[in-house]
Amino acid sequence: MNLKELSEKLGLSQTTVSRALNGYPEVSETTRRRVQDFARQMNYQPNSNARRLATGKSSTIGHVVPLSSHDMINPHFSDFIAGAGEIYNRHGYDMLISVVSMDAEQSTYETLYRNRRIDGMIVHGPRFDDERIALLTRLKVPFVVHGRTNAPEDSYSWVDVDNRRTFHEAATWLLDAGHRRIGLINGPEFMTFAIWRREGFENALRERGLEPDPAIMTAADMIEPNGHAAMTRFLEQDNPPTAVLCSSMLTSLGALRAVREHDLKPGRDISVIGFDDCLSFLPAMRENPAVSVVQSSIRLAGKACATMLIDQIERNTGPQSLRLDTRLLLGASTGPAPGG
Amino acid sequence: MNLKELSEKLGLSQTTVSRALNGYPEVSETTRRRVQDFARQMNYQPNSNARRLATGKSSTIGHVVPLSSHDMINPHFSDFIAGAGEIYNRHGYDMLISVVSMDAEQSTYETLYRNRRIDGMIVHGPRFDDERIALLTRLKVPFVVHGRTNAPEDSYSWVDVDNRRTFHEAATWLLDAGHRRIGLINGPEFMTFAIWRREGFENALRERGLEPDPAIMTAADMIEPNGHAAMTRFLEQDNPPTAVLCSSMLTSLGALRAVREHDLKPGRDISVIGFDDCLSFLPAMRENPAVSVVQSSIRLAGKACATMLIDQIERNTGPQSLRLDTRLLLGASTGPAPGG
DNA sequence: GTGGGCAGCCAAAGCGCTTTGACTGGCTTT
DNA sequence: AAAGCCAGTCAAAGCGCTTTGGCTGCCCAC
Repeated sequence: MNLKELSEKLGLSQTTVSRALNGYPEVSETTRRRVQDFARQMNYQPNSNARRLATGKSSTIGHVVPLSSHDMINPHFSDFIAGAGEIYNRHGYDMLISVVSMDAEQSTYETLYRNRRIDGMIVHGPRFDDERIALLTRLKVPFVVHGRTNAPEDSYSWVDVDNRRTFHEAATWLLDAGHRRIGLINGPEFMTFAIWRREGFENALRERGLEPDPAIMTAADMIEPNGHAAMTRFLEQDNPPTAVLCSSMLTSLGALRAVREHDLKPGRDISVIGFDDCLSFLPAMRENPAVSVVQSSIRLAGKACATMLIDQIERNTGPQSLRLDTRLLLGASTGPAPGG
Repeated sequence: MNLKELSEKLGLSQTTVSRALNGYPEVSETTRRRVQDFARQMNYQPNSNARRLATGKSSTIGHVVPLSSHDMINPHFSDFIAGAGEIYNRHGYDMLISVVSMDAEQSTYETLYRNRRIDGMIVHGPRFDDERIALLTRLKVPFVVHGRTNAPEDSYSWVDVDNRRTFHEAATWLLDAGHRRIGLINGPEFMTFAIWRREGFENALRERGLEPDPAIMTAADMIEPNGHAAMTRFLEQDNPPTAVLCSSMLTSLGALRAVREHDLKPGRDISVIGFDDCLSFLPAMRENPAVSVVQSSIRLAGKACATMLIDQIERNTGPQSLRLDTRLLLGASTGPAPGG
């Protein structure tokens, strides 16, 4: 069933039927009602491709997700799309996901847009001097970055947490608890968030007259085994840390595993704070705070990015931005410095 | 730059240019070369929507992901799409993801297809008497199920592991190790895989003359807190299990957390086996077997589903199926029955 | 020399929508 | 009564591709 047949059966022109169905005002209410009823009865579904061709809009948002060096998709991603997906549905947008290796990323962005397959994009995992921002700006693709890059903050749209402040705060909490030797298990430092987290961490130490020690600082993909490896290395040093800050829930789980393997008790012998993006499937800190975390909702970030992007596409608004809150939740894995 | 302009500048007809670019044989090699070079030089990108309208194919595969009762997307999902995405890229297909609440699922499938937005679908999380299989069959949408339902196995395409056998095997291993009281922390039992896992588990017990005890069996969303809650309940009973089988890596992590909280040592005081879908971001069992698992690659399943579906779409082949292997990896969390 | 075959190209007809611009006829305005 | 207006409708022109069904020449066979 297509528009032509539908309008013939109704004894109306395609124009009128199209307008009736799409809510244009030039149609009498009686006619509109009749058309809508009949369309529903016939189970008429407009051909999206024809509509997209005619309107020049694809009503689709693209997400390019690069595979990390571990050939993996960031596990936070599913939470992000749960949030974004909800908004897309509500506004009649499709979500197009393109999984590519990091080197094919640029061309994917360009092709998707020039092909008119998408109306806008979400940029994930912004990096330092990120070429994608320049590329998308040049192409005039509407886009929103989840995170920030080092380009001027008002030159593009973004949704982010204050990574520097957050890690500054967490480190300061540990310092206040008497810890003097604090380690950092960070994410890959070509990502801006990791850079800023380190800065926040280092600044906090320096403000207390401590010099960050590279021997107890690492940066790698945020997966459990990496947390475990890093913590193991820390603990086997001459002068192990009494507290460690992790950039992810996953690395903190690995770190805690290493702690247990050394027969140490988290929170007593060593404190661990993770960064929980509210992974909906991992320890619900809410009821049972096994681990201390800095918390922020990735799903909320997904919603915010989607809302912002759609606004930008439809109302052609300029760059917007949103800074999301984080909060420090202290669970069983943190405590005062031992012997402090 | 569109086909018309391009062909005008080349002094050729649209037909010829289109054919040259799409590899049809009716064009001389000289012309083809000239057209291709010029198109590249002009950075010509065909309008996908026009092409889709003209061909009637959308070159898009739909994934409808229902939000679970926890409003969450199954975390295995990101691994699955990493696998599927790779195949889609290679064959020029797009991946369309629709996140919907469970009750809107049916209509989403139908709309996506009748709208011609997709050429085929992947069905996730098949349930018992799954209406979606009937619906898609009726609509004549090509589809592949990740998992199986209770419909005849040759009546639709699927990629699955042998859940019954796998859990039978794992339980048998525990029985062989002397365990007589074995618990089960299962996934939601409206999903077929969970039903079959329970059956495999129960059969193994019965073959040894043991009756499964509902007091140490649960079924719920496979998230860490649920594993923790279940194990806690088990341990606080009069007659706690000496071994527990978990349907997921995540619940087994929660279970282990509960074990530790009771000052028991996994593998000595109580054995835990999880089901690891090779979550790329969780403990790499390979190098450091902290937990015992039954292993199968979700990513591989994603690849297999994608390949099968594309084959079905393009060659119009009938139902195919693939049974993936699992293997039992024994790590530190299992051992003989205490005092056995 | 005539006819057939074929490689190579083209014009034009879709694909199924949206949207522009024009046309009714009934109703108000002056 | 003439003029103007407006709500409601329509025909037709796109949107940018693919594909059908020719139409040329040129070469070869008989």
